[in-house]
Amino acid sequence: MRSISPNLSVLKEKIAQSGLKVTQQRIAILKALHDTDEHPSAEYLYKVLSQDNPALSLGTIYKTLDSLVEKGLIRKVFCADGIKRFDVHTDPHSHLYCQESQKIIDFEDPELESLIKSYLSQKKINNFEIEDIQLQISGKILEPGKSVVIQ
Amino acid sequence: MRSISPNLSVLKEKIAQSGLKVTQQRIAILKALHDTDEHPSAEYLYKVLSQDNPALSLGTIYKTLDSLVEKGLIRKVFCADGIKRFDVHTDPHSHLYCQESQKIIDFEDPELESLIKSYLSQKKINNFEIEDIQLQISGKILEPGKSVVIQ
DNA sequence: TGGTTAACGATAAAGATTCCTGTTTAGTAA
DNA sequence: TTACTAAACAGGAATCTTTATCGTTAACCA
Repeated sequence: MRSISPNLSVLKEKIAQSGLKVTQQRIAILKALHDTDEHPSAEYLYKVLSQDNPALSLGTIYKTLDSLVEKGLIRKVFCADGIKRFDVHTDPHSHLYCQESQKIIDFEDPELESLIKSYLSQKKINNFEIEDIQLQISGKILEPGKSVVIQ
Repeated sequence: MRSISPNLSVLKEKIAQSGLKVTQQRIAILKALHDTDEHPSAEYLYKVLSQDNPALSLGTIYKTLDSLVEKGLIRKVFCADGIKRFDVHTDPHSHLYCQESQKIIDFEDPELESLIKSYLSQKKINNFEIEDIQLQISGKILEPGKSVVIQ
């Protein structure tokens, strides 16, 4: 689920509003995150961005990703492969995980979320304050070439 | 949620039934996984087990964890910190993630699971076959000293 | 009890992330 | 526009995490 990427001035505005300096590197990284429906690792971004910007440093990517997470412009993705992955999609949503291709697909369903939230609110979890709920749906993409469509 | 640890003969039986050789290392690692309510990384297991078994190799722990996952005796835990973690609790269940202490707490709720499953079954997800559903509940442990109890 | 082979220990190598330092650049105010 | 300052960056070293290699050991079976 890749929504239409915001243009550069919107990205710059987002970065500025977060209190971070608007640098070329941050713009490029945030743009790259918007331009893919993958859930990129630092290494992925480095490979993609190095082509147009050979001077870009891998350390900068790691630091930038941390900053963007801290400011709430992106979020970390939960996964099982021991690699840090990021998601530019910050609205509450869940993920489909393909066990075979390791692909992670966004899955947004406000109705399901409110269903779960209302169920949990009547349940008592002592000594824990819930901030966010996400669903992991593990399984298989049946035809890897084709896209996964949720109706 | 740590259930009562099975005794050694049960652990040996589990390993044997999976088709793996029943070695001292595998027994020790599987026992350590049962004896904690953490969701251990390889490093954690190495530190704990090295005390009684100084010859145990870190590589053996990694290989054993992979084998146990492959045979279905343990499972990988989804997390956001870029470290592989494992869970001996293979029944369907979810996790509470404490954002501050990074603790992961098991959360079992069959009623919630069937609620989600029945919701998703009426929803159509084309080209994807669901195998497992887990919930990630992120938040904060309010009083870190005390335990989190679900009622 | 001995033979066979998977598993192990030790260590090297690879992969992922963080840290460090001198240089550059964005934001600010003159 | 220019100069100043602090934050950010590039490059590379260091650290942490995981995997691979290979000679040795031990579990399993006849």
